[in-house]
Amino acid sequence: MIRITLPDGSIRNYTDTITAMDVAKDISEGFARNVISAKFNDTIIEVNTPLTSDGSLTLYTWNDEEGKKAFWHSSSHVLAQALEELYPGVKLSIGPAIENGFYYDVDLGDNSISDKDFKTIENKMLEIARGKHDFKMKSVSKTDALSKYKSEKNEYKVELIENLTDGEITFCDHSTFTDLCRGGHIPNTGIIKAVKILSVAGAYWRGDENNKQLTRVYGISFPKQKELTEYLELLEEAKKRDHRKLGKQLELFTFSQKVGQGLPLWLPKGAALRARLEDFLKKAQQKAGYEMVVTPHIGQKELYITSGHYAKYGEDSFQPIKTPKEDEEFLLKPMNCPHHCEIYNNNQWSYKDLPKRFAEFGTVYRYEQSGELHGLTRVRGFTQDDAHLFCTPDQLDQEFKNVIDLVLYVFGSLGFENFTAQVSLRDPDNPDKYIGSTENWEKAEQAILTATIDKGLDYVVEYGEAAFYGPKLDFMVKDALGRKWQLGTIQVDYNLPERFELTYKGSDNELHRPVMIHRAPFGSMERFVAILLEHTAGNFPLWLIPDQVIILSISEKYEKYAQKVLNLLENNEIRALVDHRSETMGKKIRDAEMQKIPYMIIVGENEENENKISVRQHGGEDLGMISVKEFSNLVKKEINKTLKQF
RNA sequence: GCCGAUGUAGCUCAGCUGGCUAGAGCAGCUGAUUUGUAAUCAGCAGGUCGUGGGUUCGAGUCCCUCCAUCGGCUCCA
Repeated sequence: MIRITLPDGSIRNYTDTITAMDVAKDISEGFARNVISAKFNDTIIEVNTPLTSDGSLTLYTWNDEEGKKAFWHSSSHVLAQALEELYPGVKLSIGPAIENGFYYDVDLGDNSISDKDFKTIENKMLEIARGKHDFKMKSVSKTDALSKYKSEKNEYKVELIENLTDGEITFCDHSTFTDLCRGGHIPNTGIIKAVKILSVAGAYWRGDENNKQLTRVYGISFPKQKELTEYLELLEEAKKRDHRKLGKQLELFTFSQKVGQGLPLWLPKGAALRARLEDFLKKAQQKAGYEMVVTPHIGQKELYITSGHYAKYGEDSFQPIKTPKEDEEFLLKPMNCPHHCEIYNNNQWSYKDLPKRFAEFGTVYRYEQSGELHGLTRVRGFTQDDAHLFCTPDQLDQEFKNVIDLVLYVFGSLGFENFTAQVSLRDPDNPDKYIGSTENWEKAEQAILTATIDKGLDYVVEYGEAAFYGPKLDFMVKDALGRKWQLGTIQVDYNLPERFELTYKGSDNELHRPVMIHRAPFGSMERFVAILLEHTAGNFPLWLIPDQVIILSISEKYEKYAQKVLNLLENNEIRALVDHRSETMGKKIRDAEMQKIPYMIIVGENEENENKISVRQHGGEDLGMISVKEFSNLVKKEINKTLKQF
């Protein structure tokens, strides 16, 4: 007899050999029709796999994460079969499910795939799907598996199999297709009703750029055509929020081939917005005990040799600037820390003086690989909202927590709720990548984890994501198309204080090393504005948006009154402008809507007579006729809702 | 940097297999209109078709170089 425990704790007993599907049918026929995958004792299995022992069983449908995974993983097998049929001789490597869909990395030899071929691949996949072929797992000996792929000259599968243990190797078959596979499939290909190939891209075998570059085919599939249509609409919608598009539309920033790639040019509206962000942070920082400093855009090469950055990044950076004087070399500053260390070194400090907190909106230059540049999120010249905190080891914990508070305040004031905290630690397999003593690393990592946990942040730990000089806590946000970006960062550093020989006099009258915290709540002004654009779709918080109000006069006759209203608003520190054009009201409203201006004020005969204004909100809501005074109060109230004191 | 794709007016795009002075909408300018909650009408102007080379009687269209952009990979102090 077999005892199957279900997630709700109920237990079912079976005497015959059964499968997950049998259990599903036992629960309900209707439910069973939707079950596509299952987990038995922590292993993902196929629903037709016989259950031979007691255990706990979870059944998955398309609506479960695991169900989608099985669906997409199975779809990647179908993709592989389609590619084998369309491109004879293609060598398969790996084909996993991803967050949205799946991909398969293949070696096409001399062939290549372009988006013109997508339709053909999709059709071939659908043709295979319609065959309703069952996915069947089978066990294969290591020798047989190796000889199969060796005869096909598929070095990728051979490499994969060589790292597997004999006896644990399985293949999955469907139709005429077979593939090395750990398992986790839907019952048959027929469930796949809609398929879309999304893109092709190069991807290095095993993610190593020294290896051969394979072709990665991305796709997504659904059990219903309607769901595919909806997904594609979602992608379209996301594209509309793309910060590159909105930045152009709203005249915030631009790029110029002549100036150079990855070097953003901030237009007047963007620059003003950025200045408001800076002022906002400066105010909060002042309350938190920071002091502003200013440092130059270049520094002697020696400075970065001391900091260790030259050895690490020198080759891949903007190359040194020469001067008429021989042997004199400067580097564009790639970070502000060394300069701030030298500011620290300007004084001798007592433990009573610490922590010292030096802040600067410091513009830095990094030679990012050309293929990596992306709008404002990845650029070659950008401004960090940087600060370095120098404290005693005892103060580290509290300082770190204070910084977290500041970051959370910044996010709160800008309406960011969807971020994740990422604790980035050393890669335990690669200790050589990092500098500094193991003891200090352990202390720093512990300090970050404690602070993160104490602050109750939702966090993930990522090994191998630390900076080379210390662990960090990053705040991660997704862009409109689901790509992840790092916003704020807080990093602990025991290394630079050592290299720059930073000291303070302790209560014991001995010299000690301070600990350093690097932090940037925005990350960079560029990236922050980009993410904020996508997050808000250009509808920035009222306190931040370039133009808060536009005054639309019904005709030229009310120009004067419009001007008077403008002056009144300006006296109330409201950013407004007048649409003077000889256009219809409909046109003026449409244009203001497109510019995403939060409030439209309409002035005509009625308003002038009553000395009032008619207010329309972005989106269409009519707030009726009110006085300028009432309106200013309304604006102030709205601003105070999001913009709180630190 | 690597793989693949793209580059036509300020913006969004059309221009089929190479063949008259390269088109449209929006924006701009001029004029008419003086307007009440998402596009008033008419006219005008605007492009060395990303760059440099090549093939051809003839290139926006085909080939090569470079540059930039886009989707990924690698990278991200």
